[in-house]
Formats: sequence, structure tokens, C-alpha cells
Amino acid sequence: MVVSIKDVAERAGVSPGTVSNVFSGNRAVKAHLIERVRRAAADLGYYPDRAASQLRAGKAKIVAAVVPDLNNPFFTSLIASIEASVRGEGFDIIVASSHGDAEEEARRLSALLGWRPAGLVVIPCNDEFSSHELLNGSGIPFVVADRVPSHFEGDAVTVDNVDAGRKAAEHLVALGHRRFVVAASSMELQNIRERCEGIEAVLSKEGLAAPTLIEVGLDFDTAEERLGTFMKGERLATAFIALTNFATLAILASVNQTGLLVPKDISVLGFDDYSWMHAVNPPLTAIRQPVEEIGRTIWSRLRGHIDNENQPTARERLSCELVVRASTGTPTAAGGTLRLV
Amino acid sequence: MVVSIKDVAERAGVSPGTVSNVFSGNRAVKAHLIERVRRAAADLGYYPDRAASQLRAGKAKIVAAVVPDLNNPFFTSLIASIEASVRGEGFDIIVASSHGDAEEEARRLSALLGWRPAGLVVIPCNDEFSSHELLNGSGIPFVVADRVPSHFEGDAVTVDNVDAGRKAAEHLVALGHRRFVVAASSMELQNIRERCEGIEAVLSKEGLAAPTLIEVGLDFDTAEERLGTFMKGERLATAFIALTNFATLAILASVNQTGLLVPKDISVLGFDDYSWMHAVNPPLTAIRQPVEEIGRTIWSRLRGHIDNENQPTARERLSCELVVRASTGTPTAAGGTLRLV
DNA sequence: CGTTTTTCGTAAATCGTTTTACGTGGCTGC
DNA sequence: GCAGCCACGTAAAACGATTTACGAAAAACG
Repeated sequence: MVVSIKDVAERAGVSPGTVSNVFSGNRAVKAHLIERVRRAAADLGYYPDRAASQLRAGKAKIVAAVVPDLNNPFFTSLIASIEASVRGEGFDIIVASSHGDAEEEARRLSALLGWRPAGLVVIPCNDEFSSHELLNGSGIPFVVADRVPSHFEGDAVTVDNVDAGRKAAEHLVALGHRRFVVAASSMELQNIRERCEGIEAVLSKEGLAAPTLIEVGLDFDTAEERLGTFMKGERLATAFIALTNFATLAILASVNQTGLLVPKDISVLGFDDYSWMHAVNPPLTAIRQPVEEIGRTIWSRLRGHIDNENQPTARERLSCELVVRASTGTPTAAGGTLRLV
Repeated sequence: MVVSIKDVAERAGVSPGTVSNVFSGNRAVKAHLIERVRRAAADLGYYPDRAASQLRAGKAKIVAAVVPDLNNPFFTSLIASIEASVRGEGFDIIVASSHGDAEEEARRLSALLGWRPAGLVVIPCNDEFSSHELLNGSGIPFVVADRVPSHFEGDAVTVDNVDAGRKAAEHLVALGHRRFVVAASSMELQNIRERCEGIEAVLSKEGLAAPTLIEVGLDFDTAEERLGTFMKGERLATAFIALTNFATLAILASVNQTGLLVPKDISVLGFDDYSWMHAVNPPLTAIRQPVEEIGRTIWSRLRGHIDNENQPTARERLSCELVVRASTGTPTAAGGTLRLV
């Protein structure tokens, strides 16, 4: 029923080995035979069985990716970028979501390892990164992205998070802001802590008070809820800094709900950079992560390990960029702080 | 180097067949042997090689998905939803992007077919859907989603696009709007044509003029550009309808750029429903596609074919929902139309 | 207790490739 | 013209799992 290499060989009057060579290009085959094999394959609608091929050849031409949430545009755009890098070289990409759960992460990971992928990229769902050993034991090269635990030793690519925080804070301080609230997803995450660190470094250097910190959680709905209740309390601040894209959204929603005007009443600085951010009114000032470059870097690391068994591991740290649009401005003349009630 | 079933068998003092039975559950194994095998496997860090398993067993436990663009949140949220359905049943999902190119689509598709997946879902990049025969010939069940060519006969799940268009138009007409511009991605696409059809049906029933139609293309950047130049011309309208999420974004961007106020000067009705739409100011009225349900439906179709060789094909059509927020309102009293210059 | 049936372990065949080892014919160089 | 060497085709041995066929022991039954 399914047509195998043997059928093609028979029809073309050659041996299976020759057909294999025609398709894989592993050894030279005379032109007229190539022609015959191609025709036979086309007639029969043959395409090689990857499972068989992989079983024999040992190497996989897949890269697997595990991310915490396929509904988070940061993760999917990262996947898109990895896919773009990878497809040119004949690799397929197989994705799984850990749904933010460490056990699920381990399960998905070991399921994926069963495919013996050439490489694997994982964005851990928390800083424990308990799947760590599983991966180390597998002998399959992997790189950790975005959320990299502080103690982690292997290959990793992230952005320079403290610099990102710094850039955000410097921009706002330069505009004259003095009191900040920052909306973080979760302080359990190393990258988030680093972003905070960057902000705090700037503020303390300037002799300013530490920012008010709100942990808004990892998805939009809880973020909106927590910010909402926060807004109800009495707070002083002239600028909001978001530390993730969901936090950005949540801030925007809450600010709009309370009827504050951006940037007149309050400045908002977002994280990540998506189309909607410059379609909205006012267009959002934000810290842009170089998603494309992150994807490319991940692949080049992986690629290196695939080609060269003992390439040394490395930690790559790319830098973010502040893109200034209209949601940040000088604080209101009237005292420079605004009371939110 | 990699540990195989034979190594486990040896260590546990049983035959490979028994180990296989322990892991696959295909035949009963005595408890004490299960115990021994499990321990041996754990000690050695064994996990079954999926390629080998699939080669022998024939069946694949993968579903493959090909979409036009992994940066489009509609497609990725669909993938997320399919993944969620699929993972419970031990399937992995392997994704590819056709990058909007029919040839690439065919290439990716045949690459994926090589994995002999249990099922396949494809969102074609255009209405030719030339990969059609490739898929039919493969004998692998597949379902076409979202963009389904009119002539297509197989399994398909879409939303009821003409109804979606109708709902959008009815809402705006009820508010008192008379002149519309609709931003479509491309009229080459059946689903887009249907959405237009729905709108036009309502307008003509009400004796209103056909809407001004702009084709904004398939990604945000070209969309913004085309709408931008359109806005420069002189047009009369009180309401914008977007037919895709990128078109929504582009409309918003252009409207903001021209300084028009929503909904006072002009009403905007978006397509798809994402977090940012209700975080922005004003929150967007939009037509919501039931992404979750689409994903579930796709899987249930696929599932049916996997379990039952000759399940009849069917065309599922789910309905969209209008979610009314603040970006649509009654047209300005001053004549009901606004001249954009 | 003898017979039949069931349970469950093992050995060996098998899936569709790739790869190794070998063979054959043609070409080179002297 | 012969040794040596390519170039390239074929047969057969892998790869690591599942599955089939078989047999031994245990259970069921009268």
C-alpha cells in the first residue's frame, strides 16, 4: 500500500541502494539512472520514509522545541524565527508546550527525546529547570533560551536583561520621572529579576526610591485582575514599566479603565515589540527584544554542536533596544507625581 | 552509546520483547518483571526510539501542521489549540510554515509526509491549493482549515464567514452607519470573499451602497502602507470593517495617524479577538473566531479518520461571535458621514 | 487427576532505509 | 599490456523497535 524504496528500485530496474543514493546524494549515480529512478519514483508517488531513514542513519534532521505557552506571542515568534533558520537546512521542527508546568515539561521533553532530534531548544517554565538532568543525560545538544536559571552552565541564549531594565529606567529618568511602578510577571524568574535589577541600579544611582513592584503572573487574565486591584489602592507614580508583553497589555488595560491619559497623566513603557504596539493610540514606547536574532543565535549554537561534537558551551547575551514612541513623556508639571485613587 | 531496548532487556534479565511489552502495554507482563524492567530502564536512562517504533508499528503518533505564517497570531493560536487537544492522547505535533508560498507549501508538506504522520492539518496559502493531490495521494487523513477553496471536497473546518460578515454589518447598520470601508487581506481568498459577501448582503438589503474595498495584503507592513495611501485620498465613510487581524491593526494605525477619534469620528470593527484588543483605548469591537473550538473540531475530525479508516468526510462550519466594546458607536450627528482628506 | 485453556516469556522475522563490502568495467601511466 | 585506481552498481548487514509463532507453566474445569 505505501510505496517503498524497493518498489521504486524494481520499477527503475536498479537496486534499492542506488535509489537511496539518488535521493540522499550520498554517492554519485550515473545520470541516466538518476533519470530513471526519478521517473519511477514520481510515477509511484514515492517519498522516503523518514522513520526508516533516521533509524538507519542515526541522525535526525529534526529540532524540537519546548516552550511554556504557545499562546504567548514572544514564544511563538521565537519559534517562527527558529523555523526560518532551520528550514533552509532541511530540518523540521517539532514543538510542544509545557503549559507552564514542570512535570509536563519533563514529560514532553522525554517524549521529544524519543525522536532523537538533532537538537533541542527549551524555554523552561521555571528556574528550577528540573528537566535539566534529563537533557544532560540524553547526549542531545540543547540550548536554553529566555529563562535561564542563574546556576545553569550549558548553552544558553538570552537578552541582556539588566541592560534592558537599565535602558527603560534611564529613558524615563531622563524625561524627569521620579516614581515608578513596575509590572513584573513573576519574581521567581531569573530574567525578570535581572530586568528589575537594571531598573533599580539606575534609580539608586540617581538617588531615587525603589520602584513599586507588582507581580502580575504569567498570563493576561490574571495580570489584568491583579493590576486592577492594585489600581484601586492609593499609589504615587508617574510612570509604568512593563517587564513582559502580557504585563504591558495589562497595564494598558488598567490605565485605560481608570481613565488616565497616556502620556499626559502617566507614561507607559512596554516590553517586547509587536505590531499592535505601534498601531495603538498612543503608539507605545517599548523595549524590543531582538527575536529574529535570538532565533538565529539559538540555531547557530545548535548547529555548531551538531557539526562538531565537542564545541564548547557558551552563554550568548544579546542586547535589547529601546524604541521610543509616544507613550512616554515628561511628567505633568504639577509636582511630577500623580495620585491614583 | 545510546541505550537500546536490548541493553535494558539484558540488564533486567528478560527478552527485548518483554521490555517492549512493558513500555507499550501491548501485552500483559508479570508485575515483578515490570518492576525489574522499569528499574533497569531508569538506571540506564532508556527511552524508546520513536523512529524504530514507528517503522515497525507503522503508526505514527504525530500530527503535522502547515500554516502560511507562524507570525500570525491566528495561526499560532490555532496551533496552540490543536496542540492542547492532541497532547492528551500522546501525539506530538510538528509544524511548518509555508511562508505564503505555494511551492514551499508543497515542499514542506511532502517533507512532513515522510514522517508518515497519523494526520495532517493544513491552512493553504492560496485558493489553488495545489498541494491537494499530493495529500490525496498520500493516504494520510488531513483536514483543511480556515482557507478552504470553494471547489474543495474533503474534510474542512472553517467559520461561517458570510455570517461573520453579516454580523459585522448588521451591528454597524443598526448603529446608523451608511457608508463603509472594508479592509480585506486579499480577495483571492475564499474566506475573505465570503466575509465580504456577508457584508454586502446586509448593505444591499438595506438599500445601501456597496462598501469601499481595500486589499491590504497578508502582513502588517504592507497593510499599513496601503491603508496609509488610501487614507490620503478623499473618502467618505463612517465605519471601518477589518476582515483579518492584520487588517485590524493596519486600520487602527492609519486612523490614529490621521488623528481621527474612535468612535466619535469613525467606528472601527476588528476581526479576531486578542488580548490587545480590549487593552487598547478604546477597547475594540470585533468579530471573534472560536479558535479553541476550531482546534478541537479539527482534531476530532482527524481523530475520527485515524480510528476509522472510512469515516465520511465533512465540512464543519463554526459560527463567529460579535463582541461589542467601545470602538463602534453611532455616527456623528453632523450628517453621518465624515470626509477624510 | 487429566485435559483444555489461558497466561506470559522468548526467539526470530520484520518494517524501509543506509551503509559496508565487494565486484566489474574503464581509464591512467609506464 | 599490465598493475593500480576510480567510478559506480549490487547484495546483504545493520539500525531498534514490534509482533508473530511457539512453548512452558499455571489455571480452570469436569
